[in-house]
Amino acid sequence: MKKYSREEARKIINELLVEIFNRILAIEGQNLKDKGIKLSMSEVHVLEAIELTEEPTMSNIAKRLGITIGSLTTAINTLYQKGYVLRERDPEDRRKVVVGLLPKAEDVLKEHDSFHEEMIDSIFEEMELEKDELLIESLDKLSSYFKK
Amino acid sequence: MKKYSREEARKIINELLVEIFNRILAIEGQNLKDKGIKLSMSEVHVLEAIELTEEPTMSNIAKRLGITIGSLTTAINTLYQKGYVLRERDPEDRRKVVVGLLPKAEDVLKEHDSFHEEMIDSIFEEMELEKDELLIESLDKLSSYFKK
DNA sequence: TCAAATAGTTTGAACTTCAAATTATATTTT
DNA sequence: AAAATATAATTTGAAGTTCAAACTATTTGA
Repeated sequence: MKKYSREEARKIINELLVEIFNRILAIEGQNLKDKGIKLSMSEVHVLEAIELTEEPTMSNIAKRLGITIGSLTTAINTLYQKGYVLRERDPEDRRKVVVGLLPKAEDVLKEHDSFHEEMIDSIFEEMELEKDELLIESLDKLSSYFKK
Repeated sequence: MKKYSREEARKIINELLVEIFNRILAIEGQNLKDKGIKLSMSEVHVLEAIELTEEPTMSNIAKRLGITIGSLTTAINTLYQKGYVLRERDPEDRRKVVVGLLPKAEDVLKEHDSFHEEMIDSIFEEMELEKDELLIESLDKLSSYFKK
């Protein structure tokens, strides 16, 4: 197996961060366009965060996304305008606003998910990653590391 | 070893894409702030691209960054104002503009590089990634895959 | 009760990016 | 060589994302 120096490791991770990550986002964005979905990737990320957040209040969603609540408010405003989400005050605590996904949003997420699924399949096939289990395990660790 | 389903693999990669990379970018941005460097991450990426591009003309740099030449022009305008880069017409082909890094920019890149180095070291140490060679190999393949 | 804490929204500003129009230079065609 | 075309970059106007700070509404705690 090829031996990687720390220097090369740094270079590869740097590449992933500044080039590959942006490229994947661009590909995903193009896919949305092709499918006639008029949403930016940030908007899709907001929808994903709503779906994945246990109690989807403004604060909780913003925290998950790593943006301020104010930023999220403007994002939700446009998603509401476009008919992707609904928002209502929590009757238990009327300071809170609970955000929900409308069917239109579920469709987009399903579409986006299956695109992701295909992308990952094609990565594993074309990369001839025999050790893909180990890759996923490593990525999982990487992911956990940064979540702490 | 834990067995990962394709579903879990997708979830982990998705997490990396939408959460972890943004978090790393935020951490790097914070580091710049802490060091008193008044540049955004996008500006640092432009500097990196200039450094890494063989013939650093506007077109070549923009291509590497995956942005339009117009966008790069505005980015270079402010970097020039701030004293990080110089720009001059190519005497061979006066349509071209060649961009160069000033010492101030080299310093920032050095700073940023060493931060990266430390981050990677700490990842490998704290994650107890015995199989880090394989992780890097896999990331390398991943990176190559998306560069095609 | 009333002060402090919490949850969201609004506003104004900065930054990033793009598309389209424009300028300048180089290359190709006639 | 002149005209047309292609290439390289800049400018302009608009849209999207984000933040910080000021503000409103509601709840909690002393």
